[in-house]
Amino acid sequence: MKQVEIASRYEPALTEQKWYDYWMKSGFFHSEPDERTPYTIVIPPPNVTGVLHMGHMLNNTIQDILVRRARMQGFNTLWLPGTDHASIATEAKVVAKLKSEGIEKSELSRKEFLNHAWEWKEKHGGIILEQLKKLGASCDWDRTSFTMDEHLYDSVIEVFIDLYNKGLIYRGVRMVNWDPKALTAVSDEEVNYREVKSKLYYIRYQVEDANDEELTNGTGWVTIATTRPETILGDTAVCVHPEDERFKHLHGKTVLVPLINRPIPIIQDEYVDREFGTGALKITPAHDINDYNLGLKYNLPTVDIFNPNGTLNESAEIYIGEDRFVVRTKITDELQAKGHLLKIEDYDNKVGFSERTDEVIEPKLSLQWFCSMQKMAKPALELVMDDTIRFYPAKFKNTYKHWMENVKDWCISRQLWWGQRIPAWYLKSGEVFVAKTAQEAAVKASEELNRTVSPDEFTQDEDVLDTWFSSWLWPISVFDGIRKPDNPDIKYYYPTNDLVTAPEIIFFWVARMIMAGWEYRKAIPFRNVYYTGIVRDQLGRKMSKSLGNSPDPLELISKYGADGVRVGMMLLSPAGNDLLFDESLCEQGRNFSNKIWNAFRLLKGWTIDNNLAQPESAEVSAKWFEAKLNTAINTVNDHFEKFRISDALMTIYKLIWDDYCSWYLEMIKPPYGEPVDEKTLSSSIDFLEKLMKLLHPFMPFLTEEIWHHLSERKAGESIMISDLPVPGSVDEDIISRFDFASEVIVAVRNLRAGNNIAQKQPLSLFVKKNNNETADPTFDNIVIKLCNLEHLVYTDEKIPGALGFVVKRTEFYVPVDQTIDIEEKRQKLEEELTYMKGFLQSVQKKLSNEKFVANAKPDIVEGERKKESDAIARIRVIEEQIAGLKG
RNA sequence: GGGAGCAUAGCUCAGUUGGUUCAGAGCAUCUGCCUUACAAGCAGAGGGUCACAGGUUCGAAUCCUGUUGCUCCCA
Repeated sequence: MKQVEIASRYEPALTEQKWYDYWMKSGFFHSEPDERTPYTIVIPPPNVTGVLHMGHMLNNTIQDILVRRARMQGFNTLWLPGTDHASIATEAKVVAKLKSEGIEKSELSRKEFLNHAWEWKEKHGGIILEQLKKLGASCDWDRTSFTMDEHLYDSVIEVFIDLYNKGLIYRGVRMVNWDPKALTAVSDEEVNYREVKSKLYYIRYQVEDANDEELTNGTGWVTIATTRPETILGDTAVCVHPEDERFKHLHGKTVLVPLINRPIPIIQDEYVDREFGTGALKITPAHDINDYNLGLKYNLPTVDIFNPNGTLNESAEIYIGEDRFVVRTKITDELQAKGHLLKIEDYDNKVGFSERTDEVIEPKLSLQWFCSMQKMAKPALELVMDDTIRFYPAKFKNTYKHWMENVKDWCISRQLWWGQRIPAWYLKSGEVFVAKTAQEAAVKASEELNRTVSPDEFTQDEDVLDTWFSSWLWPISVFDGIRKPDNPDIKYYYPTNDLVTAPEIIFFWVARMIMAGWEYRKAIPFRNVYYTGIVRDQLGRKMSKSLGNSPDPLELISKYGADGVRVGMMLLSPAGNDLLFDESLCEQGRNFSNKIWNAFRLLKGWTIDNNLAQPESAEVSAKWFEAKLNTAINTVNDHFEKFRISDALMTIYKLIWDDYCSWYLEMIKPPYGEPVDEKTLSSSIDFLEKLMKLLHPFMPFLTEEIWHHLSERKAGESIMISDLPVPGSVDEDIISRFDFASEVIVAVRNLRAGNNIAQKQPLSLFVKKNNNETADPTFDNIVIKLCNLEHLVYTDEKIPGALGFVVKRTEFYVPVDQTIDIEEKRQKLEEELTYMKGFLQSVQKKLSNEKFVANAKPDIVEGERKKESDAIARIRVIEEQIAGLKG
C-alpha cells in the first residue's frame, strides 16, 4: 500500500452528493416482490406544503436507520415515501396565492380552482421529499405516492361508499368545531386548547312581568356569568339548579334577553354548578356543546347567530354583519350603558384554536358527514392491548386505550374543494344516494324510488373529505390494496413492519390506520409503532416556525454533514422522550466522523513489510478486539430488538472511539516510520470494515466513503447492500485478562501524572504476585509498549523506596530517581484499607445473617462469599504494603 | 375537573425479574499534554442523601402508601 496524502479532516461535502447519486443510479432503494422476506416501512406522509423541520429530521433519520439495517440483514426492504394533500393548508396557500394575483376563489369554478391547486402542487409540493434526500433517506422514490393520486383517491371513494353501505358513515346535524377563517369544520383532534386570559361578564336579565318592587329589591332579575357576552343573542333559556334556594322563586318564570328582549324560560337542571359564577347559567344551544345537550333534553329552540365567517347574522337581531370579537366589545358597552352589566372579572379559561389556521374555533351546529367509530375501535383497541401491535415506548398504550374507550364519531366532511369530493348525490326532493358516479346513483335511485331517475337530476355534495380520511388508508392504498385486494404488492408488503411517528399523531393516524387495516385486510397495518420525542429548544419550547427557534436543517447538514446531524439527533433521543436540541450535538457527530476518518488515515499511512512476522502482542490484541466486537454486536442487536436506537448508537460509538481507536490501534501501532506486518494490517482493516458496516445505518455517507477506500471495490458494489456483521462466540477469558492489564496501564499512567514523569522517560515495573497466584503474561508486551517500560520483571520481594500500586491482589513497584513522599503514600493506602474493611464488614454482616443465607438465591450467596475472600486477600496485601513503608 | 407519566451527576438520560465493587453513560467542567492518525485530539480527575416522608423485605434507585414539584393527554 502506498502512502497517500489524505486530508486530516473529513469533508462531508465531498462525499454526500456523490454517494447519494451512486445509490440512486444503482437502484439500491428500489424494491420489487421476490422470494426474500420483506421489510416495509411506509413514511408517515408529510404535508405536501411543508418544508423539512427538525421533527422530520429525527423521524426520518430513525426510519432510515431501521431500513438500512434491515436491508443489510438481507430483507427485501421497501421504504415507501410520499406526501398527503393537506386539504386545509394547501387550499389556504392556493387561495392566498390567487388573492395576491387579484383572483378571488369565489370567482372561480370548482374545476378552475382545482387546476390552480394542482399547478401549485406540481410547482411547490414535494420540496420536503427533495430535502429528505440530503439527509440520506433510502426511500424507494419510484414508488413515491400522493394521497390525491388516482388509485389513492379512488380508494378513499370506495371506502366511503363501503362504510356508508355498512351503516358506518352517516350524515347529521351536530355541534362541530367551525374554523371561521378556513370556512370549514375541523375534527376534534384538530383543535388545540390553550389557556387564555379572558373576562367573566356578569349580566342581569329581567324577569318578564316583574313589578317595580321586585325590580327594586332584586328578585325581578337573574344574573348570569359568561365569557362570551355576544352569545346572549342566541340564548334560549337560563338554567338554575333545582335545589338552589336562591332561585326557587324563579321556577316557571320567563326572563328577557337584554337588548333584544326575547322571552326565554328558566329551566332547572342538576347540570348547573352552583359554585360557579352566580349559579345561573345562560343556555345557547347553537354555540356550546353542553348547552346543545341541555337544549335537546328540554327541547329548546336553537338560535344560530353566526355566519360561517364569524360575523353575526339576522338571527342575532342586532350588530348584524359585524365580527364576533368586535361585537363583544360593543355589546359590553351597550349592556353597561343600559344597566345590564354588573361587573367584569379577570378569568383564565381554555379556548380552542384551529390547528390549521390558529383561529378561535366557533362551536357551531352544522350538517356534516360522520364516520362511526365504536365498532371499528373495538378490535383496534384489542390489537394494541394484547401486543399484537407493539408500542415503543409502551406507555402510549395507556393514552391509546383512554382515547379508544371514549372515542367519538369522526367528522369527516370539510367545506373545501381540494380533496376527495364526497360521492353523495342529492335529488331536488332531498333524497341522498351514495355512489361513485351520478350514473350509479341513478341506478340505485331508480330501484329505490320505483321510477326512472336520470343522472342529470343529481347534484353532487360540494364538500370534500378530511385529509386524515385518506391517510388512514395509506398503508393499504399505496399498494392499491383497497381496489385490488389480491395484487402482488399488497400481498407481499402488507402488513408493514414498523411505523415511526410522533406521539401527537397517535389518534389522527395510528389508531385509525389500525381500524382501517382490520376493516379492510383483517390484518394489522404494522407490527411495531415507534414514537419519537418532540424536538425542543434549549428552553424546552417546541420548535416551531412561528417561534423561529428552529435551525434550518439543510444549513445544519452543510455545517456538520448529514452524518453528523444524524448522529447528533440520535445520540440523545431515547424513544418517546423529548429531545432538547443543541447544535453541539451535531458537533459531536461531526467530531465522531473526523475520529473515524483519522483512524482510517492511520491505517492507510502504514507501509507493509511482507517479511515481517506478526508480533505476538498484535495477535493477542486482535483476539481481544474481536471479543469486544462480538460482545458489542450482541448488545447492538439486543438494543435494536427493543428499539433502543440511541443506546445501539452509543454502543457502537464507544466501540469505535474507545476500544478500537484508543486501545486497539495504540496496541498494534508500529513505532513511527516502521512498517507493519501484513497480518496485523489486514485484520485491522477487517475490523474497521466491520465497524463501518455496523455504523452504516447511522452514518451512511462516511461509512460508504471509507468502505470504498478500504479495498478495491467493483462497480455496483456498496456497503449499503453488504451483509451486516453477525456475532461470533465471545472469548470472555481474553477480555478479563485484558481488563487486568488495562488497570495496570491506567495505574502506571496515573503514577506518571502524579509524579510528573514524562511519557518519554522509560520506567521499570516490578510485579509481585501474592496468594500463590500465577502471573498472566498475555498482555505484558502491551503493558511494556503502552507504559513505555524498559523492564517488566516478576519478583517475590518488595522493592524498598520505589513508587507502587496495587491492582486486585498484585503489587507493583516502579523504582524512580527521586525522593518519594512516604507519608502521602501511606495515607492513600490507609484510606483504601479503611474502605476495604468497611466493605468486608458489610459483606460479612450479610453472610452472618441466617435469613439472607436461607432466602437469597445460591449464586448470590456464592457471590458474597467470593467478595469476602477477595476482600480479605486484598486487605492483607494493603496491610503488608503499609508495613513495608514503615520498614 | 378526569386520566397518564415523570423526578437519579451541572445538562440529557440509562439502570431489564429487588441481589456482583451499583449508584452508571454521553456531554459539560477541571488538571496535564501541540506524544508524527486525529487539539474537531490525547491522558487523567472531580462530581449524586437516587425529590421528600413512611412502609414491605435478609436486602430497595428498583415494590407499596402518602407528600411536594413538573410534563403530557382528555374535557
